Amino acid sequence: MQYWLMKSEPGDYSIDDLERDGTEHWDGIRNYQARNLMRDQMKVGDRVLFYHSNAKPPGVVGVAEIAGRPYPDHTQFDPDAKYYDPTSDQDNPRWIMVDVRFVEKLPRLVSLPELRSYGELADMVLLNRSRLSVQPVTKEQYQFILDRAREPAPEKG
DNA sequence: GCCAACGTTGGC
DNA sequence: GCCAACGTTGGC
Repeated sequence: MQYWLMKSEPGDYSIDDLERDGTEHWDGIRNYQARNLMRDQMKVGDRVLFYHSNAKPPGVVGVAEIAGRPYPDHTQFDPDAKYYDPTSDQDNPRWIMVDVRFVEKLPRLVSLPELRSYGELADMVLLNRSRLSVQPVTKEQYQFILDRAREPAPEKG
């Protein structure tokens, strides 16, 4: 089992949306590195930290799991879609997506500044200037963040 | 809304 | 293959 962090802007799709929907396809990935991770490394059942980006504050808000193997992202062929890719070939689609299933909403948000405050997380891809919207996390990082979420928020300062 | 960091494109 | 220009991400 591997562990991931996936970003979503809550204005576009939030953890509450996923809780309501149960399972949703994760479309719109248009980055080769993220695509390759989904295509080559994601396995059904892998756990995902659901991260709210462009939020106030940004941070990890929930857990999801990978619900199926990757398949073509239909939005790449939709001229009206935000992530339309006119250069993608119908017979050899460039972009894929996976289905993601809601697991839980964390007892509290673990914010980006809080994540940065933990030396244990210093190597997280998220904290090292990566803009990858799908990124691997280690089992230790995953568990550490869940453990923090089950404790009271640390004192500020 | 600004803009730094990063990724992609395309001319050469 | 280099790299400048451009586009996007995402924190602030």
